[in-house]
Amino acid sequence: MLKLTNTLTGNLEPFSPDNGNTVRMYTCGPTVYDFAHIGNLRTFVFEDILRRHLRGKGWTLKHVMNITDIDDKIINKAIEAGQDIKTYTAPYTEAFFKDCETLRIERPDIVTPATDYIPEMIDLVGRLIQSGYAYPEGESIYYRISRFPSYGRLSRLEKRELKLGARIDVDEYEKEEPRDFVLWKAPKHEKEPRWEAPFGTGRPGWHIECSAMAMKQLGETLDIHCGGVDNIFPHHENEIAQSEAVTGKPFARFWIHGEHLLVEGEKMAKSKGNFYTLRDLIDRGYDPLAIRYLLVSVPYRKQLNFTFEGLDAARSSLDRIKEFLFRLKSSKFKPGRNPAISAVLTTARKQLDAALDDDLNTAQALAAVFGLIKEGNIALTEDALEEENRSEILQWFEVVEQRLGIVPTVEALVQVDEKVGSLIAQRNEARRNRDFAKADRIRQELLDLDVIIEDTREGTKWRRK
RNA sequence: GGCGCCGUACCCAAGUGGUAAGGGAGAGGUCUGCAAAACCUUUAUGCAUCGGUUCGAAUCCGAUCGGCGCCUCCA
Repeated sequence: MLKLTNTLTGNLEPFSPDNGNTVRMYTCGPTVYDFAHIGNLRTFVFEDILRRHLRGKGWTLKHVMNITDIDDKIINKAIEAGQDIKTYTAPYTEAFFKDCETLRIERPDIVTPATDYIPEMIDLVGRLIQSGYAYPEGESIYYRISRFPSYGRLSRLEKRELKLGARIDVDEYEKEEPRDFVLWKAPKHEKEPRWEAPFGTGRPGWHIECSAMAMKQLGETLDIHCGGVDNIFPHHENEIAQSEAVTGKPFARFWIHGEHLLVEGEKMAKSKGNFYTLRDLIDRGYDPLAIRYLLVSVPYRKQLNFTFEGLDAARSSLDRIKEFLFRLKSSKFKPGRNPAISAVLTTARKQLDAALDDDLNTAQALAAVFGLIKEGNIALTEDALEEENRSEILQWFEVVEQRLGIVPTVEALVQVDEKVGSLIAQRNEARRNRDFAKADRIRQELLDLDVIIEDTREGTKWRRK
């Protein structure tokens, strides 16, 4: 049984979809004013693990994600660049999809830019005005928080006291109460994009896009709504206020939040010089799979301290998996099925499922994988692993890949290559003749081709570096 | 100031009352013509500190110290 920590209650709760077999999930997507950084990507990887596991449970998943393509930052940057927002955001949107693909993050079923939902947002704002939850002030429309008594439930606002001065109203707009938030913003700049609405020309506030898109695509009550912890307040709190004021129904049954990533123990910030995008790391020669592995290795509710040392360790861990698969795929086995090995596999299989069911405990899930690898290696060395064991283990690794997305591909490593084959044959000929100088020359030659060879009992194996 | 999370070996990290998973690194070994790689073995009488509850605590309670986050830009 899958259990997830629900921010709404603060408890670990059993999860299943509300009606039928379909899980309706919404995740807050990126704001495309720049390339995504690894902190952003950590959250998307966590959501990816969640979606992979939900599907692994046999449920049908309908997963919706927005792309925020209109907000203050984007407008300012687009104006600076002399472009409209579509033109400005297009390359960053593309880059985001590319980064996700590079990190094996599966694409949500529906992913659309906020500006595709303007009519739905206008409709929501109109209904909020009609029911008294929203009011005009100046040329803009605000949400009246005093009308929504349960405001603050998600972030436990009722228990908070505000730091003196922390809530100084820096917004240039006037409002009835400082904590009221904007639903519809009047244009401030000539070149600012704007839409006509019954309540005035303007553009949507940030929070309304998620309410509009989520309810349009998934209905009035979602099964799961995800995001980073920083979105609990105010973003998700405001989404709840807007949506529930309109529908009178709970907006989401489960709120699930991913903790932040730190870099070298500090919050990542451009000013600190510890700000990395995926491209930055790839440019430094890191394998994207190692980056994903690192992001997966720490469960989502714990802050993840990103370090290059950690990234190197992730790469080494991945090598261990790769070596094991290489051994399985490149060796010959006697027919049959060793029940002892099958039992080990059964244990690993159960451990993986149980770990993910337990609030997506990815650290435990990886331990299950390595547990099998250790036993598998011992069996391989003792020649106790048989043909059917090999195939059932390889099949399980496909499941591991489906759930975690961290299994290295080995096919490319064992492909047939005539040139390499011929060099290896020549080297073995030299070794048989005890001409080790020549053998070592050929080994170097292969190394120059990025080919690593290993002399084993079963002959010389090779793989690409 | 308020709210919340966290502190487990050299590093990362699991573990929510029954006697410390897993990975990396280090050390030793096996294999090898030599290497390299790989594989195996090994590494915390102790889980920030102090006190308490209990037959029993990393796990529960209290206090202290330290780190991080949020309190309308933020994944």
